[in-house]
Amino acid sequence: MGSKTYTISELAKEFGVTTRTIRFYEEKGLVQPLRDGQRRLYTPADRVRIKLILRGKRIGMTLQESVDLIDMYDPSRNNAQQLNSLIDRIAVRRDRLLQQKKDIDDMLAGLDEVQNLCQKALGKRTKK
Amino acid sequence: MGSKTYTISELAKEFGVTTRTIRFYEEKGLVQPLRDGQRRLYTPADRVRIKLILRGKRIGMTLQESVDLIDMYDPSRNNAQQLNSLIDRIAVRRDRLLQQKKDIDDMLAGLDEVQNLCQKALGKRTKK
DNA sequence: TGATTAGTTTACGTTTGCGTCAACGTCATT
DNA sequence: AATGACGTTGACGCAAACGTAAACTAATCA
Repeated sequence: MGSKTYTISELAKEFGVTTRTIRFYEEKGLVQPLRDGQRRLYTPADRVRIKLILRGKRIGMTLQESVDLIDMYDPSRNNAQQLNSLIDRIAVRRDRLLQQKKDIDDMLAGLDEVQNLCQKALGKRTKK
Repeated sequence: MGSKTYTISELAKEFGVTTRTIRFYEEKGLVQPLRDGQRRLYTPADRVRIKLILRGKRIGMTLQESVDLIDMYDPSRNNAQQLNSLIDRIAVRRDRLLQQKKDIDDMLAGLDEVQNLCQKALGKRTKK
């Protein structure tokens, strides 16, 4: 029943990063792959973890921020104290994400404008 | 008719950054404020430029990327060659922004889930 | 058996984006 | 004249996120 594992270069290729990057994440304690002797073996869970880290990176989160976010999903802490603090942290995250979304929408609107200007200038009127 | 100008600390305060940050942007050629003797004077255009740079930063763009984006707005190049290349670059940017937006939506959905779990665990059922 | 192809550790190098002094100038008060 | 608020130019420091090269191992292919 040995569930599927991945080699480092499989994952590197899939995610478009170098193996150095993935090893770096391990140095920083962001993932802890199994070992087959010396070689690293990544479980599907490791794979998802890396995927989420890279997703965070795409919108400008630091590696640590991504990990903090991922750890929020962990149901292991069920203390009421901590649940409340978790809810607060979620609210903070949500606000940031909404601001980022707004920033993106503003930029997209700007790009639309510029593109229209370009196309006008090129005489390629957009079909109405 | 001398149009309004801003001091460095006015802008720093408005944008929630240090004056060091703004001077750094100048070192890097991202803004070029006027001078009153030794002191920097920022025009409304400079102010907007800084604002846009910081907007870019919030979604993980490098300073240079932000500037590149800002420069797209500049209508100074009207050569057809360059307009076409500009349109291409806009398409690339747009794709990235859309991906980022998707990333954000995924994260928001994740946060919602976790929050619901938390509230259930706390017995605070969300009002239906 | 030699060559090639992944993988490994160790370690120093690099870029980005500022922080943090140091040492000094310029006004406006007091 | 002194104090304080605000400004200036260096110059060094630093954390993050890898790049890159060196030197080695282990398995595989021809």
